[in-house]
Amino acid sequence: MSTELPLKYEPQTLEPAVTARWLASKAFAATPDASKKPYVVMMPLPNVTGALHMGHAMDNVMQDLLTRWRRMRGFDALWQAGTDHAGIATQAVVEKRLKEIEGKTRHDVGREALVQRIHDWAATSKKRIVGQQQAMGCSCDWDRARFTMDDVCARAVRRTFFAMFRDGLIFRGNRLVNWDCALQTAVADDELYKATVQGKFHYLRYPVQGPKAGEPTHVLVATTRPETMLGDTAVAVHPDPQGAMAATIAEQRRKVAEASPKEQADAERELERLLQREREVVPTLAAIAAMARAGRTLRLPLVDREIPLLLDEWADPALGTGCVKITPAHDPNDYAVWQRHPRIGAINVLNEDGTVNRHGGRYQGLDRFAARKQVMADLQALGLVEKVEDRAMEVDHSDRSKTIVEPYLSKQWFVRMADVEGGVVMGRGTDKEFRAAGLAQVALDASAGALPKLADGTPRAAVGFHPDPERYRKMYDQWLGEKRDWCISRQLWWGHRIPVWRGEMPTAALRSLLPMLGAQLARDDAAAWIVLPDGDKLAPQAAAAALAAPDAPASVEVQVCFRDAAQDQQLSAILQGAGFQLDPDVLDTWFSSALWPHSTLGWPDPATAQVDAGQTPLGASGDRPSSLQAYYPGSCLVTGRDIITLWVARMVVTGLYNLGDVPFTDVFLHATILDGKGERMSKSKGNGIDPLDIISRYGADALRYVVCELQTGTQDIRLPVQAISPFTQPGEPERLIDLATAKPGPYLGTFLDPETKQPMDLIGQYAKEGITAAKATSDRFAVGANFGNKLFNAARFAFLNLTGAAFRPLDPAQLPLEDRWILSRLSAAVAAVDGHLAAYNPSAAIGAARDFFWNELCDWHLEMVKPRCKDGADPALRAVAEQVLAAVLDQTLRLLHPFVPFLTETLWTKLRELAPVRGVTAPFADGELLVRAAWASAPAAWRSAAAEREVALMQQWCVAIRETRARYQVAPKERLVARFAADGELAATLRAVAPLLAHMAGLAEVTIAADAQRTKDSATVVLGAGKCHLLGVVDLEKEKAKLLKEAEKLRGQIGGIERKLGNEGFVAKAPPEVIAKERANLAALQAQLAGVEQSLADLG
RNA sequence: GGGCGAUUAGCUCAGUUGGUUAGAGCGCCUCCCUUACAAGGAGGAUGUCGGGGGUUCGAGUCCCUCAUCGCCCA
Repeated sequence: MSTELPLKYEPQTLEPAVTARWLASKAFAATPDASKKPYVVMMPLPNVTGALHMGHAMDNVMQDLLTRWRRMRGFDALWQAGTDHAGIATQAVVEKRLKEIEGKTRHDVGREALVQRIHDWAATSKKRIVGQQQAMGCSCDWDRARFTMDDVCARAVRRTFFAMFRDGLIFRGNRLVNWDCALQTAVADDELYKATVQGKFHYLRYPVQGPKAGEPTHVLVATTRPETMLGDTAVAVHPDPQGAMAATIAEQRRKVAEASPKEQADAERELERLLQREREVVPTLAAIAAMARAGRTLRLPLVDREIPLLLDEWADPALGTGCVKITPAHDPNDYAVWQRHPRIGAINVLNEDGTVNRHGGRYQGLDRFAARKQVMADLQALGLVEKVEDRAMEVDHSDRSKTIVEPYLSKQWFVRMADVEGGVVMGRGTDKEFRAAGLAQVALDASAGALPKLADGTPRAAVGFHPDPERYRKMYDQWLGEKRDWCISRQLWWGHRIPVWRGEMPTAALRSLLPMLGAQLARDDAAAWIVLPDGDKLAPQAAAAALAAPDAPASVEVQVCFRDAAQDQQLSAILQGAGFQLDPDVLDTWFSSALWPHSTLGWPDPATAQVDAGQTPLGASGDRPSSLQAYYPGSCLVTGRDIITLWVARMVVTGLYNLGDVPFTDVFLHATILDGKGERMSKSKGNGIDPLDIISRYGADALRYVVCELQTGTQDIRLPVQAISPFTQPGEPERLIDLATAKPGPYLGTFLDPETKQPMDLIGQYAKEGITAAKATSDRFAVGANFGNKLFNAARFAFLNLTGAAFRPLDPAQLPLEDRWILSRLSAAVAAVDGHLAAYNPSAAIGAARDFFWNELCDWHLEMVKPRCKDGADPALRAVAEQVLAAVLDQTLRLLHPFVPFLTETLWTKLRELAPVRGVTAPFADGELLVRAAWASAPAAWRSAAAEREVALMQQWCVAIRETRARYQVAPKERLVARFAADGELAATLRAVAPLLAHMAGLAEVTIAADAQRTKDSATVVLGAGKCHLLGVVDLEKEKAKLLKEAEKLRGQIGGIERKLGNEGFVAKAPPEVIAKERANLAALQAQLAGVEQSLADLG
């Protein structure tokens, strides 16, 4: 069938057709093949919460670029696609809609129904995301797409949890979390935002228990949240108030001395304040410190509890009252104080919904804000309020519910990241098994290349970061180095439920049960722990003896976990009968994401992995290995640097833990996309761009081209964003409004159209408020569309000339100069692109490809070859021109394919029709689809230094002549007579290139002679040791002025080099080759200057 | 507060181990619709490399310092 190429480049019609062909032929499928090297990229799974934005576009294009490149280079390439259930984010979205549309809460519909609704939402969302990715040209193996909640992933989550639980790496403990009282769940730090709130600073007096003569009767503390005093367990004072104050004052004196004039006044005021404090407050603090040292206590008002005075450096004598009330259950700093002084204990005074609990005495049941008022009123009545000040405060809010979060001490599940006595077995049961100090440490070892060797002595793979290895490794190491426990529980309904049955049992009852349970718990598909009230854990085997001790607690908690989900079903009745309950919490989303590189491949057992209908089975078949064998460990992880800690490190941990090997060897960290103001793009700010909007306007190839060009290796990328004004009248030209300078509108995400002053909505959420929606775009992508247009037209030109292209073996050395040259440049370009891609520099790679295609192939080769393709040209020369043209176009399409796959695939089809066999010395390997064709390979033997030198010289003369033509405004069509004055090698080269030069520079007649003379009316071009007189173009004055300017410039350059060579230090110390280079430069410039001066003299 | 990074043409960015008088794309100016491409071609102008100090024969590049901005952690 013959494909008709349209006359114009229209990505909008061309791209969907290509997508359809790729999908229909399953061109992206990976097939385990022991004879091919695998290349595996695991997609950073997008959330099913919403749609993809430019950040995802960057991430996806980078992955596709690497995947397509490797696939064409003969690797068995797997790009694993999928989506993440994104626990809290997705549940919050669905709950919000439930409230808006039906006016119901999650409690109204119940756990099961809510989860079903979220599943429905996720299904819609997944479809949209896959649609976006396919429109961008993502070459993922769609038949392997996974979802973190599907059966395959769920089994991996279950197995991992079970193994870690059995190994004692997962435990339940007390921890201060950010508590969202509205959603009633803990939220992670990255789900918080700060907002300024008008609050009050309350100064409270706590009575001293039995004050002695001369001692203060009260200790003054200050707080913004007075209701937390109900949970105070101590008051802290600095152990050395005088010393600490003196140090602060000395520091402030130094600041005053060094302050810039504008800071001076503030610095002095602060010093004054400190000095006053030193006189007025510090003596009292010293007295209190002495009391603390003596073990004195305070009486906590309202709840009437005796609490100790503590010595702790957290209490800064320069701040507040100098004494700090300590509420470990509701403040992170106080929590840290508790860790240093465990005897004070912690008292949680809030319920999950933010009301005061039973520890709050008569305040029980009051909301935290109502309790605040009541506590203050009661303290006021007791005369214990010193004063109240207004104060603006930065307070953490939950991004999901937009309410103030409370620091909250609660029981949470953790993975122990720190080292474990006796170590941790990694890759248990595999042939890569080894023992590591702990989970964080093993990931540190992976980045340091310090993992133990495999049993056969080969080194285990390490994890390296690109393109800036040291910088990102530092980030990774720093975070892991803290070895902080990983909180994995979330109080949500959407997610993998924590598979632990918990029950509180009287110790006596448990002891009688132990012999019977023991047999059950020895099974390898069940694990249990007995948890004492202080949090210590006992293995069931060890429990009998410990619980028989006289000081054994009256009751303990028993935790049981089964290896397989089916066991929960089977045993649920028995367990519930015995007083056990399945923990209601779900796992942190990152727990399932951390398993992504192996859960997707069917771990722990690909043969029995329950893939969806129509999906690729994961088990081994015939002599094909299983997907897990073939694709683990993988190759490269492509992501932004913001999730090195959240995700990358955790994948390394679980990969090593479950399989004894790292999940990938390379981590490619690409830039973050910012808007024109340098702010991170986000949908909610209205500065985000939907990749589909760019695709519909400029095409996916244009999107990809520009995204590749933007990825240079530096930190961040600014991409100025414009709104398309929705207020233009029909017939009026489109108006783009720069959002970096546009005034903000009435709501976040709205802007004012500067022309009409009307607000427009960039996030599509203010239809109800009557604000017109507007689309965002960026004209930066026009560059990509222009490239597509150029490629389309260059190919069209070639196609018009491929009238009867046939293949016959050619000897590259015997080809015409322009053919030898373009093959040589092609060879260089392929090497350059390969080098840049290997170095993770897509910008340089696409730059090299572009420079070859545009500046060499289009600007020079196609132009040079035109005479050979004209009617009446020598048929033999024409045939060679066509064959070389077809060969070069073939290789160029291969070279450009990973960057702009749609257009190259389209042109490939047409090229194969017109020139079924393409090659130079031998036919190239062919393939129906370019996506699966072999990568560009221009042999190094095609390199020709001579051809490059000759054409470079021709180009220099051509540009110089064109410049002169432009200066004298010679009409483009006018063909000039040129007399070259040159001899020796230069003359020989000029003779060789004369026909090309004449064609390219618009010369009618070229003569070359050592003694060529100028005519009065000729302009003279001087280049190196040669001269070119262009006859009949000049008036003398202009020519003189030009030559004088040129001589001036040359003298400047010569002077610079002479000074350098005259510098004794330079001649003595610089390397000889540098000096030689300078001398050669000097000689060349001097020769040129002589030529210019000669010409000036000739003019008279 | 601690750490990491950035600052180069009007804009967005390159600039390898220090070595001609610093580059690209876009934008700007001049000329050209030359049958592949005006989404194009030919030519041109544009920089105190954030400021200040230092090391060196030589600094955009190395060191110190200040300023501004960004990111991560507390």
